[in-house]
Amino acid sequence: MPLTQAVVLDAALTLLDEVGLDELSTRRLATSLGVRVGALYWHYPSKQALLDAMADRIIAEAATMPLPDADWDDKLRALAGAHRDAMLAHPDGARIIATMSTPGPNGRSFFERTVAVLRETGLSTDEANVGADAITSYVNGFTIEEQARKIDRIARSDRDHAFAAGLAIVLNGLRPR
Amino acid sequence: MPLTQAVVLDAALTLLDEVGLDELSTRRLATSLGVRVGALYWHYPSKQALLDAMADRIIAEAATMPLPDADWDDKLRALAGAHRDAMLAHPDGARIIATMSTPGPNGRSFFERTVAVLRETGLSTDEANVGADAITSYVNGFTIEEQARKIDRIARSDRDHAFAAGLAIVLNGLRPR
DNA sequence: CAAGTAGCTTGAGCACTGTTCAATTGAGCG
DNA sequence: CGCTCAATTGAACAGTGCTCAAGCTACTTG
Repeated sequence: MPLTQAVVLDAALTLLDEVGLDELSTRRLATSLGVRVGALYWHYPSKQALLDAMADRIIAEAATMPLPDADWDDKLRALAGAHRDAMLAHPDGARIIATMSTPGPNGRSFFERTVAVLRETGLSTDEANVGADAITSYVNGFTIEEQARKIDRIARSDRDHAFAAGLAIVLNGLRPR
Repeated sequence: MPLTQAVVLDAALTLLDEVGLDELSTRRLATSLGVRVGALYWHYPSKQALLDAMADRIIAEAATMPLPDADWDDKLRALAGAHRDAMLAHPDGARIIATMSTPGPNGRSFFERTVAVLRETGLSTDEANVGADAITSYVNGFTIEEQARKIDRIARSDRDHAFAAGLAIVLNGLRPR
């Protein structure tokens, strides 16, 4: 199997799942591919570029997930839940997203989906952007905190409940009147 | 000046302001103190322990700031604004807080202040905790994103406006009825 | 077919990183 | 004076991200 950007990216995510972000070194990644570290730099200009690609791949799940045919708030709940799930699906997933240098295409298209749902409720473009920003900030903030400090100390179902309760507040604040 | 935890902490924050988190190495910090690296490890068991102390010191500003004598939502606006300002006051301040391993006393007491304000509006302890969590998550999420990607590309006043608009949504969701 | 070229990989090395620990220093005390 | 002991040093360990001349294929061109 020849080395390509995609192959390196897959191996990086697999290694992330196995050892976590702190142990994800270029040398270790190269070894897992049966290659020397220099070869990686032919495909990615820096480790950060690879981490950016990983971040965009992590949100890809949420960016392509089908929307339920339901009310606007159920759609937003589904989007926010998928956003959180995508980050929780990998160790340090939230940290990778928080420290990426630039959002990729999947990140942008996920955001646009959120904006689109908010526009359906009658919000202007500006208002919908502010709303999507509020939801996204909440989900990121909650999940970063959760993954950094609560995982393995609080049961998943309790964390789900706390997430839903906070999200309900944000959605309530967006309810058209 | 003898080396103490407090002296090391002050020097670390000064160095952070000068060079940013990526350039804040134990050796560089030791040099700035006129000391060898080993000496730091007498006062802090690890670099992460020092970063945790820095994080708690960064939120100290927000934890001790006087509350305005105003409505509950103005108080929350003041708290959230101080929270954000404290993180923005240092390069990578938000990242340091996002990656700290355990919240310190200032972080906890700041959170408790937010809970206390929400209780004034008639919320139960549980409800107030959820509300404080929602606000905190929003502020952290917004500021991490802002500091990682928007600083120097978007004017401060525009970012302030976006922050206030998102916060208004969250506060609106908390409005008693 | 031979020669050249372009794409990719290696090997070696640079300048760092966080952390450890035996040995040393120096101030305060009996 | 001798002793103790907190504080610091010096040196090392095992790593890190990244660079780049040199080499290896595999494919195109004369």
